[in-house]
Amino acid sequence: MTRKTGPHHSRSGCPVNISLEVFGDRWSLLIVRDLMVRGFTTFHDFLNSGEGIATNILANRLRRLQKSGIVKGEKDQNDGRRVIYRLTEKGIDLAPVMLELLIWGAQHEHTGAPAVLIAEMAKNPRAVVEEARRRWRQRDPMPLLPWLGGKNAN
Amino acid sequence: MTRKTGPHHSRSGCPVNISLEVFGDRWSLLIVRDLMVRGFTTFHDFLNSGEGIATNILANRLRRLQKSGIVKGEKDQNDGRRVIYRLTEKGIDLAPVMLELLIWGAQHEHTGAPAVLIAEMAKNPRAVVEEARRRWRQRDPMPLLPWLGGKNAN
DNA sequence: ACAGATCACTTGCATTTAACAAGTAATCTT
DNA sequence: AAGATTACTTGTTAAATGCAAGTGATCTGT
Repeated sequence: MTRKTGPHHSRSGCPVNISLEVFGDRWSLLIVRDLMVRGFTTFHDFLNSGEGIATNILANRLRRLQKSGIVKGEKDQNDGRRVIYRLTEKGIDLAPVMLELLIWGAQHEHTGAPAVLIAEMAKNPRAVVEEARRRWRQRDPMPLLPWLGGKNAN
Repeated sequence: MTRKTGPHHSRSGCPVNISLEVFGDRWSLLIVRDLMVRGFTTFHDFLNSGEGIATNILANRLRRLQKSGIVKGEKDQNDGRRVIYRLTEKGIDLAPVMLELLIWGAQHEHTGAPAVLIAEMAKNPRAVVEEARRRWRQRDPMPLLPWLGGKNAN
C-alpha cells in the first residue's frame, strides 16, 4: 500500500549499485547490445533477436530504458506504425561496459565468438569504443561486428 | 561433445548474453564488487554490505558464483565456523567490467563518488585494473578505494 | 564444562516479477 | 476493402525474490 521510501529507493550510493539498478537484469543490456552493435532499431528487431524475450517484458524494458535516459524512441516518418529506437549519448556511453562484458564472456565461456577477433578487440578497446561511437554519431546502421551468436547453436 | 553449459540451456551463443546469464542480476556483481574492491571475505560481510541482500538470496548467489567458477569458498583455518570467499582468476578478470560499470554510474547517475577520483580512473583504466589484480594476487585485504557509497543516505 | 554468542546457512510463506498465450488498435499494402 | 504488419496490452501461470524465523556447528567467557 503505502511505500515507506517512495517508488525508487536507491539501496546505496555506490555507482556500481546504481548502474545495476538501472540495467542489472537479464534483458536490458541485450537491448542495448542490439542497438549498439547490431544496428537494430525496432520492437520487431529486438523480439527476433535470438534470445526470445517476451513482448510484455520487451515493452517494459524499453520503457524503463527510456525513463532512465539510455534509449529514445520516436515515430518513423515513413511508416506511422513503426517506432525507431536509438541510444542516447548516455546509452552509447555504455560501450566500454558492453565491450568488457563481451571480452570476458568470450574469454571465459563457450561462445561462438572467434578468438582472434576478441583478442584484437581486447588489445585495443579504445579503438573499438571509438568506432561504436562514430557509428552512433553518424547513424551508421551497419553492425559493428559480424554477428557473434552464430547459428544459435541450441 | 555438445557445448552444454550445464542443465540450463543457453539462449544464444553471444558472449554478452552468456555473461549476463552468469551474473546478470541485481546481486551477483555486488558480491563481486565487495570481494574485489572492498576486501570483503565472509557471508557476514556481504550481508552488512549496505544494500540489504537477504540471507537466502546471498547463499544462493554465492553458490551460483562458485558453480560458475567466479568465486571460491573455503573454511577458515583459525575459525571453523567461517567460510572465506575469494575471487578466482576468472572472477578477478571481471575487474574491467566492474571498473567500466563504476565509471558509467559515477558519470551518469547521482552517486556519492568524488568526480576527481572517477576522472582519474577513467583516464587510466589499465592501471586501476592492474592494481586490483595485484591486490588479488597478494591477497591484500585493503580496499581498493576509499568507500564510494558515502554516508549511504538510507 | 557449560551458557551464550556467532557464523553460515535453511525453511516456510507472502509478495513481486517474469514467462506464455492471446488479443487490440493503428497503420500500411494490395 | 481485405489482409498484413507493427507495437504494443491484458490475462494467467510459473518462478524468483524478500522476509521472518529457525538450525546446527563452532567459538568465547566464566
